[in-house]
Amino acid sequence: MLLARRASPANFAIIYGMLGSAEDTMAGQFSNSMHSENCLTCKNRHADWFCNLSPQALSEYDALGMHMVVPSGSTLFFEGQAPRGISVLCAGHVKLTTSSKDGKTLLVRIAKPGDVLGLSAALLDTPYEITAQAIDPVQIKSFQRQDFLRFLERHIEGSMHAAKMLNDEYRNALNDAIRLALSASISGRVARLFLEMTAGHDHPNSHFTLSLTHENLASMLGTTRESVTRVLNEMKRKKIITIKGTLVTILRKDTLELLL
Amino acid sequence: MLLARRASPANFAIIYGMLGSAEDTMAGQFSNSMHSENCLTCKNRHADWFCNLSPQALSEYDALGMHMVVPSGSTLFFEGQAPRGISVLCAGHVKLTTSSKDGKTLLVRIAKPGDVLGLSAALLDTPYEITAQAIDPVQIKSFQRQDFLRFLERHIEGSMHAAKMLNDEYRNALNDAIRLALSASISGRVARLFLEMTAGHDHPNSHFTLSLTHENLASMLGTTRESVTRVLNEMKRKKIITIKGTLVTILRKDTLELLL
DNA sequence: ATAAGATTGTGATGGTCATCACGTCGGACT
DNA sequence: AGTCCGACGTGATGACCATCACAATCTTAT
Repeated sequence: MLLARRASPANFAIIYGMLGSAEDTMAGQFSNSMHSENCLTCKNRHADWFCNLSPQALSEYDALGMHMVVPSGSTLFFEGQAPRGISVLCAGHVKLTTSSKDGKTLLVRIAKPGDVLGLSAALLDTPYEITAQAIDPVQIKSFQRQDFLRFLERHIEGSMHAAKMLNDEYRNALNDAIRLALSASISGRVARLFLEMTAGHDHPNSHFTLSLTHENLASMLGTTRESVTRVLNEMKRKKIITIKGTLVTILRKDTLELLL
Repeated sequence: MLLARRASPANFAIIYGMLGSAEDTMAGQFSNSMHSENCLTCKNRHADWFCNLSPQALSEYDALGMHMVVPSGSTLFFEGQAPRGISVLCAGHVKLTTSSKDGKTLLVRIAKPGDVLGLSAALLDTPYEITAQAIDPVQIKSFQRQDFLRFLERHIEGSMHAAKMLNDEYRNALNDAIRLALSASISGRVARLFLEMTAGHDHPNSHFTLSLTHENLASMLGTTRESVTRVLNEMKRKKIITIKGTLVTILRKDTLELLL
């Protein structure tokens, strides 16, 4: 099994065992995943990932960062913490959330491979605005804040990619705000979310996989678990959608659009 | 009176008279405002504005863009339009909104001098995500999309500034989403907004100017004009805040924080 | 000064949804 | 098999707020 090189002293050591839940299941869980410790030979790199760089830049990038593996359930960083570094997600998914003091949580988004974590906090050098928790076994390439910023300053392609990433984050956050503000009813918010999911280039048309619990959905929609359950069942009852496992199919897109 | 050089053919001509309301009042309304047509000699430039550039970059920047003046009330661009260019705001304020088909509107933010308008749409080359309407007489420096992008690619300081601007937009949108999602009650959202306003570096402590109508506030808070009126009066009645004209004073910050 | 329009104030009413409470289901581990 | 635990389903109730309707101010134009 591929094990990550150790993190730079004190910088990322914290992330191991933060939640303590999954350490004992680490052995073997990466055994058959396709991944590489070397960005130059990495097969997973994709056109619109941050790490899609020219050979020279890529080799500097590779040398600068630390390859790491994080078990599912671990928290990479918490809202409010001082920024410790920047990570580019190579594999796995990370849940990004913010919470209020009374325990309510907003699920901001699920980060996918290619995304950059902690970019905003690092640029502003202010505390993390969100909490990042691995929901799969995750591989990341980690950088010291200053290393990463200097890399951006040296490589225009890097800073253009960073701008693209920030732009994506902006659009996503704006979408969240729009969904919450412009659809007063819960069914409207669900409809909007589902239409966004199909608009995204997942499946060609009217179905997509939704691996979120009702609790998670509620937390994206600013509502409660019970209300999500009710709305979803109502939609199924009215044959607007069907749900089989994690696969959601939209049967009547026009009806969904009426709910906005 | 300083008049803008004419816009490049067909590109910005549209913005004049879009709303048709203010053209006849243009004469004289800028007569005593401090501004310059030349970025190199412009006294208004500020450290964290986009146009805070090194002398070489600045002179290229100045040559590349078109200085323009837009009357209050005009719309610079509409949500859904193909991006026509990028503008850096030199003076005045611009209201940024999105709307749903049924007329509900989300006030995303009020752009201030130094902000870049249309950056996200230009980077992605997708339709504007928001509508931009001048609420003051506004001066802008306008660029063709390609010119601006090439400028960014040539000048690392430019792309770093662009990243900073996008980051600000991201943080702002995220804040909007948080306000809407984590504070269920209207009073909670008002409280959150007011605490944000004081946290911002306006006045040192517990008061700030609020030049928004109740209608505008409602549109930032995802609620109605009437509810805003009621909550504001309730807060005044309970001596949590006072409002004199546009000046809001927070009397009991702790009580506001309880409402979140 | 007066009219016209925008903004703010306020009551009444009905619907939507948060909350609480509990029941059901299905997978994981022993 | 049985237990445990997280996820899902569902009813009852009351609070909060959107909506409608209209009155009272405050602004601006002519």
